[in-house]
Amino acid sequence: MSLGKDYQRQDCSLARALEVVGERWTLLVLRDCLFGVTRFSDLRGRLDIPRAVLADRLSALVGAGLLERRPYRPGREEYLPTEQALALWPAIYALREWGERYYPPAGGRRRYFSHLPCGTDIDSTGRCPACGAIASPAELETRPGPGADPTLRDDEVSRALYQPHRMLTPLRRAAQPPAWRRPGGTD
Amino acid sequence: MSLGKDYQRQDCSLARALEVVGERWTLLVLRDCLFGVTRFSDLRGRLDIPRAVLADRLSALVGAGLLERRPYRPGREEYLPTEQALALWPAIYALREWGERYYPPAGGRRRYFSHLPCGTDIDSTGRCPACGAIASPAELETRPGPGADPTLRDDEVSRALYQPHRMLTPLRRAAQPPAWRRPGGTD
DNA sequence: CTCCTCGGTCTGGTGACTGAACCGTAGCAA
DNA sequence: TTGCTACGGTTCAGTCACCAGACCGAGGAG
Repeated sequence: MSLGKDYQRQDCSLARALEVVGERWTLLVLRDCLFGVTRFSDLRGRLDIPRAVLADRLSALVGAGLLERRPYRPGREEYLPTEQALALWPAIYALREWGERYYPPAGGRRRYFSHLPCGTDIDSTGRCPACGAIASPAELETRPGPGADPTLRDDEVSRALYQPHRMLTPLRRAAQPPAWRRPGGTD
Repeated sequence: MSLGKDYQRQDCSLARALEVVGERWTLLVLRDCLFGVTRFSDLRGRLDIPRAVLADRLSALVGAGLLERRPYRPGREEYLPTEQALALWPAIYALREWGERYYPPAGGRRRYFSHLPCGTDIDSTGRCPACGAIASPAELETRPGPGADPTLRDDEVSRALYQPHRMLTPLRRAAQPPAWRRPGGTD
């Protein structure tokens, strides 16, 4: 987290986990990576996070084995979640659900997640009511709910996420032409 | 978390949750409260947390409705988890399991949780294999596993938690006689 | 060549965390 | 009554993480 990021002498796996993902911004970065955000500038666009902090978090996550860094073009890097990051999904989802329950937006749920093989929305425990399995992010499609507020963010990636989107699929194609070339719309 | 604890302009329940429980130490404090630790000094004994920070976290959690503060003796306060704090158990457990999986201690699991009505250990998703229900902390007993390291902590509460213990039941009786009066042993 | 995007690094300022000292209340013993 | 202890904090100086903004080098595009 901050200032002495570790929790020494804690005989506890929770403390160990928080040493890796407990710092400010880290879970939000990972959430976006699971959504399919891969680039430094896109993460910057969606999270109002200082550049230096984002660079620090990304390199820490690469070092911890949660993200893999690779160039998508010479000199341009992207960050892809590893299996260890995917395994964090139940924890991220559980925290989400808790926030959704105790701090609900006015209009209803902010976001839904549906299990693609079954076409059913997963329940508050992350389970698919149709097949009974705990859904992996690879099998999930996310879409905004009535409580989402599209006026909050106007970056390209956030606009794309106000449409249904399969998780883990990059929101940008590699080697995408610059923005002024694309006719408009999202991705 | 720290320095600008909020995540403004984040249209996301995860960010909202992290504004409440994302700061350093907060989840560890709540974990201990769910274990049955209720007192300022006992939390201090188990977490090497500065007094000022613990006082700040506790009052923030009371203000957020996760803990209830009440005197157990004139001038002495204790903190009890509310239903909103109990609802955080799935998220805490999921993070624990992730830490246990990717940063396993040498000897095996650090801790087990068994579903008291069934007498069965819950699985990595927090579900009781016998009855199929997501276990609530009120129905769980925790006991140390082979990976636990009793030499790390020597405070009274930690020693008590190296024995099987039903969650949410206070590890201290109210109005307990001072230590020199008790014959010995843990609580 | 110039201009632009991208993915950073650097810097000064702010504020959260740290460790240690201090403090008021209450209970107990003599 | 005095003295001692446990408890639940508060205060304070120092340190370090975070913040905002400036800067920078590599690689295309025109």
